[in-house]
Amino acid sequence: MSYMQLSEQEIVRRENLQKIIETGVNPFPAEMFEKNTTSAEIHANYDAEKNNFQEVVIAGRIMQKRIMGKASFAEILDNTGRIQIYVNRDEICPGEDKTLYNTIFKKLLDIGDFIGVKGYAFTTKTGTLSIHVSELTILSKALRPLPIVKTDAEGNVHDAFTDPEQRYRMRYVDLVVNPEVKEVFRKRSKILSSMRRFFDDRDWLEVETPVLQAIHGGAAARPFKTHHNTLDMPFFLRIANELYLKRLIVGGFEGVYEIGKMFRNEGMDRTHNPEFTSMEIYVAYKDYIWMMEMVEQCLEYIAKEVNGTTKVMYDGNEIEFAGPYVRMSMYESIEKYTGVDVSEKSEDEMRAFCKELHIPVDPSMGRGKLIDEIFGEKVEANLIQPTYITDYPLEMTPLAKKHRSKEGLVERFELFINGKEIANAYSELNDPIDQRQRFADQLELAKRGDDEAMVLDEDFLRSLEFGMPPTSGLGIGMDRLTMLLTGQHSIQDVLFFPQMKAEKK
RNA sequence: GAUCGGUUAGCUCAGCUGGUAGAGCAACGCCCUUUUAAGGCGUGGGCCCUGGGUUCGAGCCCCAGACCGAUCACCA
Repeated sequence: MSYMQLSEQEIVRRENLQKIIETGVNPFPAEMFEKNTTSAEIHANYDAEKNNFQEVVIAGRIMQKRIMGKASFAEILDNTGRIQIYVNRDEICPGEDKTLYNTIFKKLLDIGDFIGVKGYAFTTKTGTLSIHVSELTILSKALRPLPIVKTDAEGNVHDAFTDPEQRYRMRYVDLVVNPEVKEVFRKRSKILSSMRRFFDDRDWLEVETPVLQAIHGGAAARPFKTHHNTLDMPFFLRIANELYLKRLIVGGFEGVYEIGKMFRNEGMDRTHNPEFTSMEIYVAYKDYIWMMEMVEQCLEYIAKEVNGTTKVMYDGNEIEFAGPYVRMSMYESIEKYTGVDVSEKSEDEMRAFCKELHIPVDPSMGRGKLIDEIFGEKVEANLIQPTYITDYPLEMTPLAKKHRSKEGLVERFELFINGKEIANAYSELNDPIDQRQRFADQLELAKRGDDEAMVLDEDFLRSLEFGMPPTSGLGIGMDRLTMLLTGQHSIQDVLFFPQMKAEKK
């Protein structure tokens, strides 16, 4: 970048940097700066009576400067929040040389620069807790102006940094300038850590399985393709890790889970990012009914850990995460919202019913897919409070065990909250002969034109042939769960760096 | 992928039927020792997303494109 392309403000900051160097001060010092407290700690615990915090050392970014001559106020922002500092010329420059105050602090330090200060806490005439500064150290210089959001007395907002494109592309600026963004990501971290704690307390093992897979099994989605040079073979970025986790159950672990990125080469919108975080867990000797209770306990625990309550306001609805959740079979849910019992309908009758409901159909759709279409169109959006939909048609679910008593169905549930799928679980299919047949059925669907049909994984079948205990498995979309628990409406707002097109120039 | 909307100063946004490009905040200069949107006075700052076209003249009109957003489609 040439000097000519810099904005006026960038040029000024580079000149200020140079002038600081010329006064003999290093604007990017190498040595550590030892803080002894934080802005939040002082705010929480300062007590004028006790006269505490008389030797504080803090560091952060300058967010505002109010210069008044021989004394000034500024605000600095650390990881915990803002605090005001009071800088008096003759206190930071006790001798004849007033350069540090007159030149460096007043003129050469800009909003966005990192400084460290030593001093004591006090309250100003107007009652604002501040740090009376005795020593001031430059820790790092900012060369670009930071848009600091301010609200004036009439409530007008100045300098808001709101353009979604800019916020996502320059998340580092967004995080500095919009404090509520940090809070969302702190909660995201807490959701992940509390979920791990919940599982770890039950002695289930966190594991890692391959991201690069030769066969993209375990789900139906278009994958990203890549290539390994030394092996000279194509690989896919995983669309799911289900088949690997089940191999570990075959191997003798009785509870394994993985929290990790999945990659799907498909459309992007408010609820889809090409890479997203999923949690999958498999527990041996359990079934999907047990799993429903586990999920209720787990989500209740996480909600409490993250928000201190099991209730969350979202889209004007108060969602209650404490169980038990409503349970409804897929057929029951369709009957409830269309008034029609479809459980006995043949594929042709189902297709006719779809037309009656004005749902578009095509010949590649089997009976299961048609049911799914009706469900998606008529039922899904109504499921605001956490609701389990159970017992799915067999042909849509090639990895789940046949229902213990209901013909043509599998033991599966999905959890819906606020009209969106949050979790998906099965009593896992562990009969290798049945599993092979299901893969074969998928192949038939693919021949009919269903491009979402699942791919056969011969090694996975081999593992089942060695024997897998009865197992229940669950997947949760962590990004969508985070959206719910943090009140966000776009997946981009719960990802630090959402995928975007390349920036021009 | 389709439709609609957006793109103008560091940030947020005005800009009429086409006629020398504006505001607030930020920046710069001077004044000011407890302010808090500090204040007062003054100053500078623009490939108006890109490329074509119409016109005496385009930020504005037309065509093509880029990027972002919303809705839909797709994505169990």
